[in-house]
Amino acid sequence: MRLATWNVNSIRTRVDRVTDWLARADVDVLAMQETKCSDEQFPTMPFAALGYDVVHCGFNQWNGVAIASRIGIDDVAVGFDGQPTWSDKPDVEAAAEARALGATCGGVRVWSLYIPNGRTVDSAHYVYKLQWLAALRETAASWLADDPSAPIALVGDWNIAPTDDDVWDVEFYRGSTHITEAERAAFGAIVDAGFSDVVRPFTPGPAVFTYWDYTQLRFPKNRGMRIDFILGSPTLAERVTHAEIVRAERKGKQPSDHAPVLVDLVDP
DNA sequence: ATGGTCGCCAAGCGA
Repeated sequence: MRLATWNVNSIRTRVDRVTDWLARADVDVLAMQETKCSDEQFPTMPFAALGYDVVHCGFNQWNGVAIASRIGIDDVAVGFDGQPTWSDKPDVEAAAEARALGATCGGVRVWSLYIPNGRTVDSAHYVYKLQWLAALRETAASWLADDPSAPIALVGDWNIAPTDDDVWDVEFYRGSTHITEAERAAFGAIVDAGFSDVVRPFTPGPAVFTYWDYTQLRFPKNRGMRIDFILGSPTLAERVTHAEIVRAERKGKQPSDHAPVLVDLVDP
Protein backbone atom coordinates (compact mmCIF):
# COMPACT_ATOMS: atom_id res chain seq x y z
CA MET A 1 0.00 0.00 0.00
CA ARG A 2 1.34 3.38 -1.03
CA LEU A 3 0.10 6.25 1.19
CA ALA A 4 0.80 9.90 0.44
CA THR A 5 0.04 13.35 1.79
CA TRP A 6 0.07 16.60 -0.17
CA ASN A 7 -0.86 20.17 0.64
CA VAL A 8 -2.24 20.96 -2.82
CA ASN A 9 -2.96 24.68 -2.34
CA SER A 10 -6.28 24.62 -4.23
CA ILE A 11 -7.48 21.35 -5.73
CA ARG A 12 -9.45 23.10 -8.47
CA THR A 13 -6.31 24.83 -9.73
CA ARG A 14 -4.20 21.69 -9.29
CA VAL A 15 -6.52 18.77 -10.13
CA ASP A 16 -4.70 17.78 -13.34
CA ARG A 17 -1.31 17.82 -11.67
CA VAL A 18 -2.61 15.88 -8.68
CA THR A 19 -4.43 13.18 -10.61
CA ASP A 20 -1.55 12.85 -13.10
CA TRP A 21 0.82 12.24 -10.23
CA LEU A 22 -1.54 9.82 -8.46
CA ALA A 23 -1.60 7.61 -11.54
CA ARG A 24 2.09 7.99 -12.36
CA ALA A 25 3.27 7.36 -8.80
CA ASP A 26 0.89 4.44 -8.28
CA VAL A 27 -0.55 5.96 -5.09
CA ASP A 28 -3.29 4.01 -3.31
CA VAL A 29 -4.34 6.58 -0.73
CA LEU A 30 -3.75 10.34 -0.87
CA ALA A 31 -4.52 12.80 1.93
CA MET A 32 -4.85 16.37 0.71
CA GLN A 33 -4.81 19.67 2.58
CA GLU A 34 -5.65 23.24 1.63
CA THR A 35 -8.16 22.15 -0.99
CA LYS A 36 -9.54 25.71 -0.94
CA CYS A 37 -13.02 24.71 -2.00
CA SER A 38 -16.35 23.80 -0.48
CA ASP A 39 -17.58 20.19 -0.41
CA GLU A 40 -19.81 21.00 -3.37
CA GLN A 41 -16.95 22.45 -5.39
CA PHE A 42 -14.56 19.50 -4.98
CA PRO A 43 -13.74 18.03 -8.44
CA THR A 44 -14.66 14.42 -7.77
CA MET A 45 -14.93 13.28 -11.38
CA PRO A 46 -11.23 13.34 -12.36
CA PHE A 47 -10.48 11.16 -9.33
CA ALA A 48 -13.36 8.80 -10.04
CA ALA A 49 -12.14 8.40 -13.62
CA LEU A 50 -8.92 6.91 -12.19
CA GLY A 51 -10.80 4.64 -9.80
CA TYR A 52 -10.46 6.73 -6.65
CA ASP A 53 -13.19 7.41 -4.13
CA VAL A 54 -12.96 10.80 -2.45
CA VAL A 55 -14.16 12.28 0.81
CA HIS A 56 -13.78 15.98 1.48
CA CYS A 57 -14.29 18.01 4.62
CA GLY A 58 -14.56 21.76 4.37
CA PHE A 59 -13.40 23.28 7.65
CA ASN A 60 -14.53 26.76 6.83
CA GLN A 61 -16.39 28.37 3.97
CA TRP A 62 -13.62 27.79 1.44
CA ASN A 63 -10.88 25.51 2.71
CA GLY A 64 -10.70 21.85 3.56
CA VAL A 65 -8.96 18.50 3.73
CA ALA A 66 -9.65 15.38 1.66
CA ILE A 67 -8.76 11.73 1.27
CA ALA A 68 -8.73 9.90 -2.09
CA SER A 69 -8.45 6.12 -2.13
CA ARG A 70 -8.57 3.41 -4.76
CA ILE A 71 -8.74 0.64 -2.15
CA GLY A 72 -11.97 1.74 -0.53
CA ILE A 73 -12.94 4.29 2.09
CA ASP A 74 -14.63 3.11 5.29
CA ASP A 75 -15.64 4.66 8.57
CA VAL A 76 -15.23 8.29 7.64
CA ALA A 77 -14.91 10.62 10.61
CA VAL A 78 -14.54 14.37 10.96
CA GLY A 79 -12.80 15.69 14.04
CA PHE A 80 -10.71 13.57 16.35
CA ASP A 81 -13.67 12.01 18.10
CA GLY A 82 -15.68 11.43 14.96
CA GLN A 83 -18.18 14.13 15.74
CA PRO A 84 -19.36 15.79 12.51
CA THR A 85 -18.80 19.34 13.68
CA TRP A 86 -16.11 21.73 12.72
CA SER A 87 -15.05 25.31 13.05
CA ASP A 88 -12.23 27.59 12.05
CA LYS A 89 -12.54 29.72 15.15
CA PRO A 90 -9.40 30.27 17.23
CA ASP A 91 -11.35 28.86 20.13
CA VAL A 92 -10.46 26.34 22.79
CA GLU A 93 -13.77 24.53 22.54
CA ALA A 94 -13.34 24.00 18.82
CA ALA A 95 -9.77 22.79 19.14
CA ALA A 96 -10.50 19.09 18.90
CA GLU A 97 -13.03 19.35 16.12
CA ALA A 98 -11.57 21.17 13.13
CA ARG A 99 -9.24 20.51 10.27
CA ALA A 100 -9.16 16.74 10.55
CA LEU A 101 -10.65 14.05 8.33
CA GLY A 102 -10.24 10.38 9.13
CA ALA A 103 -10.95 7.32 7.02
CA THR A 104 -10.13 3.64 7.14
CA CYS A 105 -8.46 2.54 3.90
CA GLY A 106 -7.13 -0.96 3.51
CA GLY A 107 -7.33 -1.49 7.25
CA VAL A 108 -5.26 1.61 8.03
CA ARG A 109 -6.80 4.54 9.84
CA VAL A 110 -5.62 7.60 7.91
CA TRP A 111 -6.05 11.13 9.26
CA SER A 112 -5.63 14.04 6.87
CA LEU A 113 -4.62 16.92 9.11
CA TYR A 114 -4.19 20.61 8.53
CA ILE A 115 -2.63 21.91 11.70
CA PRO A 116 -3.57 25.58 12.20
CA ASN A 117 -0.88 27.91 10.87
CA GLY A 118 -0.71 30.07 13.98
CA ARG A 119 0.01 33.27 12.04
CA THR A 120 2.14 35.12 14.64
CA VAL A 121 3.29 34.13 18.11
CA ASP A 122 1.34 36.98 19.72
CA SER A 123 -1.97 36.08 18.08
CA ALA A 124 -4.95 34.08 19.31
CA HIS A 125 -4.34 31.80 16.33
CA TYR A 126 -1.02 30.73 17.82
CA VAL A 127 -2.68 29.86 21.13
CA TYR A 128 -5.31 27.95 19.18
CA LYS A 129 -2.62 26.04 17.29
CA LEU A 130 -1.03 24.84 20.53
CA GLN A 131 -4.39 23.89 22.02
CA TRP A 132 -5.31 22.05 18.84
CA LEU A 133 -2.08 20.06 18.98
CA ALA A 134 -2.65 19.24 22.65
CA ALA A 135 -6.15 18.01 21.80
CA LEU A 136 -4.74 15.88 19.00
CA ARG A 137 -2.20 14.34 21.36
CA GLU A 138 -4.88 13.52 23.93
CA THR A 139 -7.16 11.91 21.40
CA ALA A 140 -4.46 10.04 19.49
CA ALA A 141 -2.97 8.73 22.74
CA SER A 142 -6.40 7.43 23.72
CA TRP A 143 -6.65 5.51 20.44
CA LEU A 144 -3.43 3.69 21.23
CA ALA A 145 -4.51 3.14 24.83
CA ASP A 146 -7.68 1.48 23.52
CA ASP A 147 -5.80 -0.61 20.95
CA PRO A 148 -1.98 -0.53 21.02
CA SER A 149 -1.85 -2.55 17.79
CA ALA A 150 -4.03 -0.16 15.74
CA PRO A 151 -2.42 0.87 12.44
CA ILE A 152 -2.89 4.64 12.39
CA ALA A 153 -1.29 7.30 10.19
CA LEU A 154 -1.39 10.98 11.18
CA VAL A 155 -0.50 12.79 7.98
CA GLY A 156 -0.59 16.28 6.62
CA ASP A 157 0.70 19.81 6.92
CA TRP A 158 1.78 20.25 10.52
CA ASN A 159 3.04 23.82 10.15
CA ILE A 160 5.94 22.95 12.49
CA ALA A 161 9.63 22.47 11.71
CA PRO A 162 10.68 20.09 14.51
CA THR A 163 14.43 20.88 14.47
CA ASP A 164 16.73 23.63 13.25
CA ASP A 165 17.81 21.30 10.43
CA ASP A 166 14.25 21.49 9.11
CA VAL A 167 14.45 25.15 8.05
CA TRP A 168 16.82 26.75 5.57
CA ASP A 169 17.84 29.47 8.02
CA VAL A 170 16.63 29.30 11.58
CA GLU A 171 17.67 32.89 12.23
CA PHE A 172 15.39 34.03 9.43
CA TYR A 173 12.44 32.56 11.33
CA ARG A 174 13.47 33.66 14.84
CA GLY A 175 10.43 35.11 16.54
CA SER A 176 8.05 33.52 14.02
CA THR A 177 5.75 30.56 14.28
CA HIS A 178 6.71 27.04 13.10
CA ILE A 179 10.02 26.92 15.02
CA THR A 180 9.09 27.89 18.58
CA GLU A 181 9.91 25.62 21.49
CA ALA A 182 6.22 25.35 22.36
CA GLU A 183 5.29 24.12 18.88
CA ARG A 184 8.22 21.70 18.84
CA ALA A 185 7.23 20.41 22.28
CA ALA A 186 3.65 19.89 21.10
CA PHE A 187 4.90 17.93 18.09
CA GLY A 188 7.29 15.97 20.32
CA ALA A 189 4.47 15.06 22.68
CA ILE A 190 2.62 13.37 19.83
CA VAL A 191 5.79 11.46 18.92
CA ASP A 192 6.15 10.51 22.59
CA ALA A 193 2.57 9.24 22.55
CA GLY A 194 3.74 6.59 20.08
CA PHE A 195 3.50 8.18 16.64
CA SER A 196 6.87 8.27 14.93
CA ASP A 197 8.05 10.13 11.84
CA VAL A 198 8.20 7.22 9.39
CA VAL A 199 9.63 9.31 6.52
CA ARG A 200 12.72 10.71 8.23
CA PRO A 201 14.71 7.43 8.30
CA PHE A 202 14.50 7.39 4.50
CA THR A 203 15.21 11.12 3.99
CA PRO A 204 18.07 11.98 6.35
CA GLY A 205 20.18 15.08 6.55
CA PRO A 206 19.76 18.82 6.90
CA ALA A 207 18.15 20.91 4.18
CA VAL A 208 15.58 18.24 3.33
CA PHE A 209 12.32 20.12 2.90
CA THR A 210 8.68 19.63 1.92
CA TYR A 211 7.64 23.28 1.46
CA TRP A 212 9.18 26.23 -0.31
CA ASP A 213 7.61 29.70 -0.39
CA TYR A 214 6.66 30.86 -3.88
CA THR A 215 8.65 34.08 -3.42
CA GLN A 216 12.36 34.95 -3.63
CA LEU A 217 13.45 31.93 -5.69
CA ARG A 218 13.12 29.85 -2.57
CA PHE A 219 12.72 26.57 -4.42
CA PRO A 220 15.63 26.90 -6.87
CA LYS A 221 17.77 27.95 -3.91
CA ASN A 222 16.36 25.13 -1.75
CA ARG A 223 15.31 27.56 0.95
CA GLY A 224 12.40 25.65 2.45
CA MET A 225 10.98 23.99 5.53
CA ARG A 226 10.16 20.40 6.46
CA ILE A 227 6.63 20.73 7.80
CA ASP A 228 4.67 17.91 6.11
CA PHE A 229 4.82 14.63 7.99
CA ILE A 230 3.57 11.07 8.07
CA LEU A 231 3.48 9.91 11.69
CA GLY A 232 2.75 6.24 12.23
CA SER A 233 1.55 4.20 15.19
CA PRO A 234 3.93 1.36 16.19
CA THR A 235 2.29 -1.32 14.05
CA LEU A 236 2.13 1.01 11.06
CA ALA A 237 5.73 2.15 11.48
CA GLU A 238 7.06 -1.39 11.43
CA ARG A 239 5.38 -1.98 8.05
CA VAL A 240 7.16 0.89 6.25
CA THR A 241 9.54 -0.28 3.52
CA HIS A 242 10.18 3.00 1.71
CA ALA A 243 9.48 6.71 1.98
CA GLU A 244 10.25 9.80 -0.04
CA ILE A 245 9.61 13.49 -0.48
CA VAL A 246 8.67 13.91 -4.13
CA ARG A 247 10.59 17.08 -4.85
CA ALA A 248 9.96 16.79 -8.60
CA GLU A 249 6.31 17.71 -8.01
CA ARG A 250 7.35 21.15 -6.75
CA LYS A 251 8.81 21.87 -10.21
CA GLY A 252 7.19 22.79 -13.49
CA LYS A 253 4.08 24.72 -14.32
CA GLN A 254 1.67 25.81 -11.59
CA PRO A 255 3.06 23.71 -8.74
CA SER A 256 1.75 23.70 -5.19
CA ASP A 257 4.19 25.30 -2.78
CA HIS A 258 4.39 21.89 -1.04
CA ALA A 259 5.79 18.61 -2.37
CA PRO A 260 3.95 15.35 -1.79
CA VAL A 261 5.33 12.93 0.80
CA LEU A 262 4.77 9.18 0.50
CA VAL A 263 5.37 5.87 2.27
CA ASP A 264 5.09 2.26 1.17
CA LEU A 265 3.64 -0.28 3.61
CA VAL A 266 3.88 -4.03 3.42
CA ASP A 267 0.74 -6.03 4.09
CA PRO A 268 0.42 -7.00 7.76
C1' DA B 1 16.53 21.97 -15.45
C1' DT B 2 13.77 24.55 -11.03
C1' DG B 3 13.33 31.12 -12.03
C1' DG B 4 11.73 36.18 -9.21
C1' DT B 5 4.10 34.74 -5.24
C1' DC B 6 -0.31 32.51 -5.48
C1' DG B 7 -5.17 31.73 -4.84
C1' DC B 8 -9.34 33.15 -3.00
C1' DC B 9 -12.33 36.16 -6.11
C1' DA B 10 -12.47 40.78 -7.54
C1' DA B 11 -9.74 44.01 -2.53
C1' DG B 12 -6.87 42.65 0.36
C1' DC B 13 -5.62 38.92 3.07
C1' DG B 14 -3.83 34.46 4.47
C1' DA B 15 -0.23 31.19 3.69
